[in-house]
Amino acid sequence: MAKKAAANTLTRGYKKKARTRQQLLDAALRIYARTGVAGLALNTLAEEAGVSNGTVYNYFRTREEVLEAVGLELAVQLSQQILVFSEGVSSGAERLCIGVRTFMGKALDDPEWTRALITVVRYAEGMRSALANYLRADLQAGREQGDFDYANEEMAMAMVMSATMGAMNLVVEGIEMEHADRVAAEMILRSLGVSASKARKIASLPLPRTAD
Amino acid sequence: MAKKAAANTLTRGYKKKARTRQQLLDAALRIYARTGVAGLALNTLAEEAGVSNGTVYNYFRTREEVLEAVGLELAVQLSQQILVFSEGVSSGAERLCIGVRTFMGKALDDPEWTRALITVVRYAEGMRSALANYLRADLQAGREQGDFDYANEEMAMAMVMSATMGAMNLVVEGIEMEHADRVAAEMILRSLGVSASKARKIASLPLPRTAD
Amino acid sequence: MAKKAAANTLTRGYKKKARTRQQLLDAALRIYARTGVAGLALNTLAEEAGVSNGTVYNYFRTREEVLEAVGLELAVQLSQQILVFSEGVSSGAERLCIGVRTFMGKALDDPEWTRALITVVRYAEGMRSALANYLRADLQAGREQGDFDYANEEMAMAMVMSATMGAMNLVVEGIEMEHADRVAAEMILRSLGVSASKARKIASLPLPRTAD
Amino acid sequence: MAKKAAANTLTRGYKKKARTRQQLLDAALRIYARTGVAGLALNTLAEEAGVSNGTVYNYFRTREEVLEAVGLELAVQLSQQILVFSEGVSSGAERLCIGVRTFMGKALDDPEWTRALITVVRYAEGMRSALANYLRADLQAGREQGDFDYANEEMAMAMVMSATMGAMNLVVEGIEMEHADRVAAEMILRSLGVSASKARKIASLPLPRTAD
DNA sequence: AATGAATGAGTCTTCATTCAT
DNA sequence: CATGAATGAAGACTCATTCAT
Repeated sequence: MAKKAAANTLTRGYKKKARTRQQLLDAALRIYARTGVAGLALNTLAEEAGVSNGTVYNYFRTREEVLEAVGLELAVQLSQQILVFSEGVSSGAERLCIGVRTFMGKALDDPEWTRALITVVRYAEGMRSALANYLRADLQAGREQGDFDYANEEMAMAMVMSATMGAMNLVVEGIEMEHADRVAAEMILRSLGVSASKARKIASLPLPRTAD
Repeated sequence: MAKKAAANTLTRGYKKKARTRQQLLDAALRIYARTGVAGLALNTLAEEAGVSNGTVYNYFRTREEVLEAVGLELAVQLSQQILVFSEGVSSGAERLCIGVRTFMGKALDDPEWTRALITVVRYAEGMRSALANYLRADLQAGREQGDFDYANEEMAMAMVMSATMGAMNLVVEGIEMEHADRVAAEMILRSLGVSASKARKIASLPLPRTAD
Repeated sequence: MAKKAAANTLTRGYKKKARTRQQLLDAALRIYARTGVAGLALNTLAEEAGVSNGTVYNYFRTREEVLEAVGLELAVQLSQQILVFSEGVSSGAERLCIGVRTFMGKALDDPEWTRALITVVRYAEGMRSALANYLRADLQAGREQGDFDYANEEMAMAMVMSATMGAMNLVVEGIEMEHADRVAAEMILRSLGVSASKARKIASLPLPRTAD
Repeated sequence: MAKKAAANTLTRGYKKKARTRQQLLDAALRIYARTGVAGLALNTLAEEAGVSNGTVYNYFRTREEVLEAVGLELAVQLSQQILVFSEGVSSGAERLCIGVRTFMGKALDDPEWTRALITVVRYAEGMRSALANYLRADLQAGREQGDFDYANEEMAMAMVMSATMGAMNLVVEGIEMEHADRVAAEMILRSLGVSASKARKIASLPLPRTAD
């Protein structure tokens, strides 16, 4: 909402700059998804984004900066997703479950984006920490609420993140499965010490709908 | 000259050839660990292996073949590890637990090898299936023995593998933790439906010793 | 708004224009001194001058024009220096000596300017002739006054100019030396045929003071 | 002499490598002379040398290294020239005079080489010191032999070198002059404190002939 | 088999210049 | 006039691959 009103008052030059940057990031995501990190050649990127090759360097100083920026972009998109979906839920276990299932849903909806995410998470350290903040809060809440019982928080975070990525990878590789999102979420909840029956119950809750 | 001393030089020649090939693979593993797949340039590989760049092409036709061979090499090394350690154990849950903990031990002992493994597993599809065979057997055994309770075998395999890699990565990145191997194994067992108390018990069993 | 306050802004506009041009030239001199001719990139120049890159093209049509203008700017600054310092002295030998010593003093005072000068003198032919005019007059005067005795005027000019630049370069490179200006001037006078004793005497005269 | 005999015993591979390197340096010198430092583009260099552009990088890691190597090459050529010509002469003043006149002769004979030299001397610091060693020895000898009388050795070196380059530059710019070499040498000797008559005498000595 | 010089297509990066706002 | 985004030609550099020795 706020965005639309604001945009009109900004200069067109500003909009153009922002738009080009976004075009570049979008193009980079598409290429990432198709070809992996190695395939992201900057002249290809320029072509895909519909600008000349020199223009890339008005936004990023080196190829490294492009890779970083793509990671950050994905992190931002993720944050928004997560915030939207688990807003208003106070149970840590449920929030985490919603997060996992949302990601799984994304893997079904948008395999391209997902491949890019998986690639970038591996590649860009900074990306991981962006995710980690949300996760850590949910883990701690779940523990205080008596749902989680894990020996070490770092390990718990590593397990949740890698297991989720592994499950998403399964989906984008085309494995057919009923309710893959619930299956994955249930296993992750159990690994955190939630009892089998409670894990199933939480994993089966309907996902909150959003206006989007 | 060399051609005449048949029997003897054949052996030596053969041994030399095998040695050079091994040097190349070892060098490739080291480079993988340091720089990831993208960093494996063949002239760098030749230098690291102490041979000239042309020599690489006596053993591999293209860069792709090198990457495949490295994957295969790791798979073979892995198979040997796993077979050695879980030989004589019949419980699927215990075998899987031993496998996970053995990998975790390897991550502590040999971070270079581990980084190479993590990289390759992501990159080389063939590699994954080599691991998968051992894993699938243990999962099925555990299920038949009433220890495991998972909704989908593919998902279970994906979770175990990715979670193990995630935990190994944590170790390689230098996180200090008591009994990281047990912590990880316990969580994985729980995710497969093993009860909390039983998971702890299995994860705490002493690892079988080997002659090595 | 700005368009309405005509008379006043015209003046201001004019002054502003002149000021921007001067900013550009000053910035160019600084960059010259730091990086040599090759380092003078126009976007760098714009940044150093605190204007946008497009603005440069309101003052100079091409990069070449910038280089020329810098040369001219230095020539003008030089002319002023020389005129001020040797005004009122009629002996050619003394005038030349004052010129050399003044340049040497400048090398001590303002190494940045000096480096720019040395670079430009080499690069820009036109620059050399600006210096040459003053020099030629002094040489001819000195010869007519019986102080100089050189076989060829072109050669004498080349020697005086290159030797002076060489001596300035020495100073700029940080060699510590007492009375470097006198030492250099004395050698140059001798090379023009002034006797050793007379050369020393002339080189030791106090420099005329200026109001500046 | 020794060279020819030796070359035959060397492997052809070795010869080829040395030859390619020399081709590159020769080509670089030609381009330098024609276009100055800025014109030395590495693909142009490759073309001029008759090799592919990648080959340049088998010999030099960066463009900087090419420039350095060209400077060094010139220094080596110079050293040989100087040694050949002033061999067997013990007077410092005469040796220095021979050096200056030899350079001047070179400027007449080979303007291309000379332009390259002048450019490189300015550009490559390392180059200067190579020249400086020969020069310093002659200056000290001349002083001990009672011919030179200079206040500061660094200044004397700077003056001799820059004056010689200035005079060479005059020649390559096409100024017509009788005995330019003697005129320049005479002025330089005078600047070092040699009396006018003696300077003329030394500068007029016939240059020692060489077999070359 | 081993060598290593040569290749050349492919990429990254810079920078003078244009132009719509 | 000032701005600064966009352009694209030019040049630096990498690297898988070939081949004569």
